[in-house]
Amino acid sequence: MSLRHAILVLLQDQEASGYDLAREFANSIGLVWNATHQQIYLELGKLSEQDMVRYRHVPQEGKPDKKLYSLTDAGRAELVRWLKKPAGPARIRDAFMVKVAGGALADTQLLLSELDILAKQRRERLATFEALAQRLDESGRDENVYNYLTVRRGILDQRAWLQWAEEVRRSLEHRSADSTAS
Amino acid sequence: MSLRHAILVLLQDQEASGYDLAREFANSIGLVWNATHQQIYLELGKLSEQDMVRYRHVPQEGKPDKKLYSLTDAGRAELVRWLKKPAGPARIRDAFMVKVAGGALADTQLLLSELDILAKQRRERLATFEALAQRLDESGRDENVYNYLTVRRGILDQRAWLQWAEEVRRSLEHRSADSTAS
DNA sequence: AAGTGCTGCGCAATCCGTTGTATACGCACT
DNA sequence: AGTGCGTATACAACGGATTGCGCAGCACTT
Repeated sequence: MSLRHAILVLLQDQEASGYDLAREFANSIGLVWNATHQQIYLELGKLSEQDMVRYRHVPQEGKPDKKLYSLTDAGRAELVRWLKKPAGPARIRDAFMVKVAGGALADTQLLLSELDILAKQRRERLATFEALAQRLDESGRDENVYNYLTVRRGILDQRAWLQWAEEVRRSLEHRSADSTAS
Repeated sequence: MSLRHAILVLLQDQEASGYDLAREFANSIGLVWNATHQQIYLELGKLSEQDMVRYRHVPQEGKPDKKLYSLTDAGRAELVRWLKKPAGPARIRDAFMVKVAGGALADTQLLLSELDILAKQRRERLATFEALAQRLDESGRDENVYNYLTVRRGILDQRAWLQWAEEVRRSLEHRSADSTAS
């Protein structure tokens, strides 16, 4: 259980609404930890019951009102406590990989077109991350080290995936050339 | 929900016991999809109720009896069906990354020592994967393409992580040098 | 005028996953 | 004799996560 802590980390720098957090989870942090809005609102509710966060109600014009959450001292203390204990191993769920592993039974053309779609998403993400990394690099490195490192992880991850995708493409195209030639 | 499918993929080539599967999940596939033995036994139970897999009871000497599971036609059909529909996006839970993102509040020395431990595990895994890739490459490439590609993913992933770890180390050591020098 | 999409919050049901506990035997080590 | 490890399976309880649904208003397009 540490969606809580991911939220606390995000709130550490700036106050944010549930909606803001959901967007961040879909982007930068999302590569490393993901959550849907329902989960986030639920967790924010629990956190504010436990006085780890507080919120102020912000009415808006043309948009629905929002709640801007920020850390309390107790929340910061909890975060510090959590940072001290060793993190568990990383867990992944990559359905596409499972499909490649079971590729012998799959339609190669289908796999290839799915690969294209995923590669496109990854390339877009890579571009976003690279732009972000440059911005962070230009505007003071030392203050943003931690954000910068997080983004770097995203960049290296996308690159590794894209490189792997190239290998997969070559192998699969090779195989499909074999079978269509027969 | 597709632990089911990961299991079906693994049973596609060879029959295996729950225990065997648990080991595979802890190693090769585990990088991409993880599960504990309880989860696996439970899922095998469901799968066999639904006639997706069957098992034969194998008594052993010196060891407990085991159940060797294999795919049924219905199981293979279900797998093919699943392979056709697009996979969802990959999900990750990497607590260490969250800690780095929240690094401003963390003890740098503690983060560094945790980094060491994780890097060591990754290096070991990398060695395992590289050995496995070589074996697959030597013993016929074309039959093992899918296994080979899966392992390649593991290799590229470990390398990307280790490269990132070096960047983190440099940044953190730089920071801790600053603070101890003051 | 209707449809689509974005901002924003939330409940309920169900399913997935983790953790704890249990059993059983053999082997090796202390 | 006791402890720990490896093989092998399984139940129960709890908490985390996904999916489905609902409300509400504004902006922009068709």
